[in-house]
Amino acid sequence: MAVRTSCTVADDHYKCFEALTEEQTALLEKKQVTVEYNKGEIIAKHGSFASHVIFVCEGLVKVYIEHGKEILILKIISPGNLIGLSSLTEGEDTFQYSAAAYQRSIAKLIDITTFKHLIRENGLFASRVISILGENSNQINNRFFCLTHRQSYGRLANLLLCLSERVFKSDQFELDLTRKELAELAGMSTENVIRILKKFQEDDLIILKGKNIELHNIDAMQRICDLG
Amino acid sequence: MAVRTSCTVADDHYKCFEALTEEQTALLEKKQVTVEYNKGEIIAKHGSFASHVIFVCEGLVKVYIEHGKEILILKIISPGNLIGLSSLTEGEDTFQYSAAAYQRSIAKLIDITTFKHLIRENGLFASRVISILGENSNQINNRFFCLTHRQSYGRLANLLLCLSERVFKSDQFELDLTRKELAELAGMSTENVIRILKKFQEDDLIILKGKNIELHNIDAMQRICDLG
DNA sequence: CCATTGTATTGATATAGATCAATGTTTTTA
DNA sequence: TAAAAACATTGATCTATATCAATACAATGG
Repeated sequence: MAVRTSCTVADDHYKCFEALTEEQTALLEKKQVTVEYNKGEIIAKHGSFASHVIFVCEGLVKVYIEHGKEILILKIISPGNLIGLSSLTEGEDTFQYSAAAYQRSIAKLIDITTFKHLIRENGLFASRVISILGENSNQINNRFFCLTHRQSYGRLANLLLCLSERVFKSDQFELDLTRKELAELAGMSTENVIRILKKFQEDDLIILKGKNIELHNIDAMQRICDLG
Repeated sequence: MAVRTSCTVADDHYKCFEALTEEQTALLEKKQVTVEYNKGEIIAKHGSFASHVIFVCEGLVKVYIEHGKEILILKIISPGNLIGLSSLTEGEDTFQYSAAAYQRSIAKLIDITTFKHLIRENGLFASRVISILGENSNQINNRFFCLTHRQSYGRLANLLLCLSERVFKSDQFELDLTRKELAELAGMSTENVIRILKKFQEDDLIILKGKNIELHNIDAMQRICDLG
């Protein structure tokens, strides 16, 4: 089986809300606020009180855990997805990870008590939420495997494929992430990212023009991702 | 914040069943079978059809993902815990990981259709299941962090603490895992495990007597786990 | 628009930990 | 109980990748 690209989840979390009745939808809308975040701003802080779950409407967000100065990015969240579902766990009233905006983003903060209430009340909604949690854990497991069992070339190939297929949905994209951010995502040093990107370009796998990256040979990239 | 030991989850998944009515409990009991597994036997196979979720009654089980010859152990499952909840996801009818018995184990295989049905029908049960999924993902995230951000001494210290605190619940335990299995769990080579255990013994952190391991200085071990 | 700060690049060096190889020890099995 | 297989241990070597250092470039703000 091919190692699937693993930096993000499918962007269909919003579908869980389709399970709600009109009345429940109205209730939920009363119990949420919409907030705009600038580039770099913290949306949720690991360890702080989790009074809400977060629905990303616009922008791009990273979800990560931090212990002191060390951070591990768990995933990138695109519009249409939820953050903070693991705080639905009984007795777990704090965020188990942080979230920060890569770029200007808009999110809805949904009251967690109401959210929990709807889970109890609406079985279909509950099972949709369970679906999302299952998907999330599959994504994390894939990423876990990739970061622990692939060497740097494979990890960076995986990341580029994931950004292309799942985040930007194009072979060519304007990458407004710094080399340092790419390094964090691929779990390696900034210098290593630069050297590998250079090698990819020399081997005609990608075309780099400033912040613009074009994947020029997806099959070869996929092979590096699977084997390297 | 201290890095928590991360090789397993709390063994209280069984509590979700307390949310069921008598009638629902009776239904569930009709829709499950009890199976005994010998040491080394496969309980669930990554990619195979997931017709059931697994409740571990006795023994010790490893849950892992495999891609070809490479494997990554996600967690150890003690009695009282569920395996395979991520197959509750809609459209995901195969196991997303494998499970195998470390030692003779007994498990109940619960029909997944019935399980899904109960989620729809019983909101409290659904929210308990959501709690478990949230707990699982927190455990995986901790383990993910440990394996990617700690060096070998820290990873092995973390594993020993986890086995002691969470699995065997004693400072001293008969470890019927081979060095190779310890190595898989700590994400390193067998030789490295041996060398580090030897070093721990020289430094009076542990006492090794054959398969018996005694943690002799938990505080120091915790420090290695947090920093190394 | 110059100064400061953050980002990118390149090369040199250091090292944790894998891999390889050889040998001893325990467990299984025939 | 002897032979075979699996496991444990030790030492020597190799390598991927981090880290350090130095310079160039870009962006930002007073």
